[in-house]
Amino acid sequence: MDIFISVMPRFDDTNPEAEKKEYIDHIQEIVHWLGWEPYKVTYTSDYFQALYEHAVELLRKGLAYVDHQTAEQIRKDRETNTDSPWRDRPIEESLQLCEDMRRGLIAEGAATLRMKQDMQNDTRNMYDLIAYRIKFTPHPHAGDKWCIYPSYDYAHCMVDSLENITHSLCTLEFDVRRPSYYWVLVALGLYQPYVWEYSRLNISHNIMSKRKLNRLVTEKWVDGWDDPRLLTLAGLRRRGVSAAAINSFIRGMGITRSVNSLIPVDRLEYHIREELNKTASRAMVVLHPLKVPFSRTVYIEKTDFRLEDSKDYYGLAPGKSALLSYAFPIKCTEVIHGDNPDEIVEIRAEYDPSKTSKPKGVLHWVAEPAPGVEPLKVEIRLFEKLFLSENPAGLEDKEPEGTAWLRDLNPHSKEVVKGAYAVPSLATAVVGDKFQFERLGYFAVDTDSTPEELVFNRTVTLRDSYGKGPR
RNA sequence: GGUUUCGUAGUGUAGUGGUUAGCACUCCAGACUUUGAAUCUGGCGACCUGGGUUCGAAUCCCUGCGAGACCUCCA
Repeated sequence: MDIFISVMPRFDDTNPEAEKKEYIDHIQEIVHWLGWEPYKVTYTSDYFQALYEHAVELLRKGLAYVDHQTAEQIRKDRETNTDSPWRDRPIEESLQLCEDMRRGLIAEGAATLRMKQDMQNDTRNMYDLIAYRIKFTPHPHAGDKWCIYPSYDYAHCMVDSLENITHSLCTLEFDVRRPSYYWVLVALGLYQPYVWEYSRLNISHNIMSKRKLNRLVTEKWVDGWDDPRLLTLAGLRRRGVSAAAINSFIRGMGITRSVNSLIPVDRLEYHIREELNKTASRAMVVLHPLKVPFSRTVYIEKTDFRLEDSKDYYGLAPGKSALLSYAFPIKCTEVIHGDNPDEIVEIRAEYDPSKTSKPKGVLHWVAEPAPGVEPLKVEIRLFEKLFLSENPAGLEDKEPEGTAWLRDLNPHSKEVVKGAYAVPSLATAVVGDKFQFERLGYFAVDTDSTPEELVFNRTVTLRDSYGKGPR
């Protein structure tokens, strides 16, 4: 038996000051990129008229009133369970004032519409919550038709009901809002959906909170919402993570109310590797080239050579052989130092015919395309974990500004390698192309690439078992 | 302080009165290997604590301990 579910995401655009068209457009585009097509996308602002009519009905039932207290006065009264002095004003008076609010005849801050819930309730979330506030701000979606706007607590439940959904899904912090959610629906005799809360996805060594992300971006700690170090969908996409990997990652997790879950980033990396292993073309790139003049000059990785050999080391050393991948074995015969004896500018090597089977060290390499012609030069961007500790959001905060997590940022989370060499086949790579650079990891073409120079982001490293020694 | 939510292998979870407590990642071992990658085979590892109900409890009830959330004219 198959179960079919339709999902209707809604933009809760009740605050015109906080809504931005570019965010809305981006969210819709990135959800589409992820491969999900909602059954319908709606806006709370589509229901502004109905919401207002229901507010009038609440007033007629004597279940709402226009209040003139300041936010501070309201807060104080809530602390002492005290009714507003305007709570029991005549219905006709509140009706008239509500209409005046709607027509823009009352100044911002001079009145609110509050629901007559229960100032003596067990939970503060029932203390005559505000249903409407005055804001002389046009709405990005609804235009300038309104100067009063509904609150989350008034609008959310009602639009759920008006849309006739079965289940309303939201994150855990809304759990304590349930009493108010159902109070509104019961008061108006409207259909009541189920409400299910679930905990937010947290991934180690990073942050997922919108508030913190916003801060990282606006304060320029990162390079924007699509910085490849971020776990935003835009960031992951730019980094080279595919939608399939993300969906696979999400699919493997439970949806619970567990409050402290923290998924190790390893797990995301596992899914990214799994996907790219299947889909990425293989190519060879040398990040830090070491010159090996030969019949044709080749470049190997600096780290694939060292002066001292040892049993568990498979690369080149003086007098030692290794295999050039897809080519032939070579033996290092001479080391050429620079002015500084610690600096090695090139090594001399020769074909080694004795190395015929079971090579231990297989090295990637890039050759000059023609004698004396430099190989294709590319820029490589390497990323490490954005934060040093596992759960930066959970760091003890003793500062008023709450900056402990910012101080946990990894100063080495991004490294730019300028002088890498790539095989000629990569010259035609375009944004969207992904590769495994053999022995190095998975890489994707970045949007910063130009006709003169390609830029590759490292999406994820290969698994590294070097420290475990030879098998 | 009030209200409220959560607690199953290292990590994330499945389980809703009767299982050898399942899955995945991590970890360990072996095999294979022209990527110390990939692949294949095997393994280690858990029901926060105490009490109660019951023939029988991870599952129901209570106490304790621990960890969160909410308390904005933000959502």
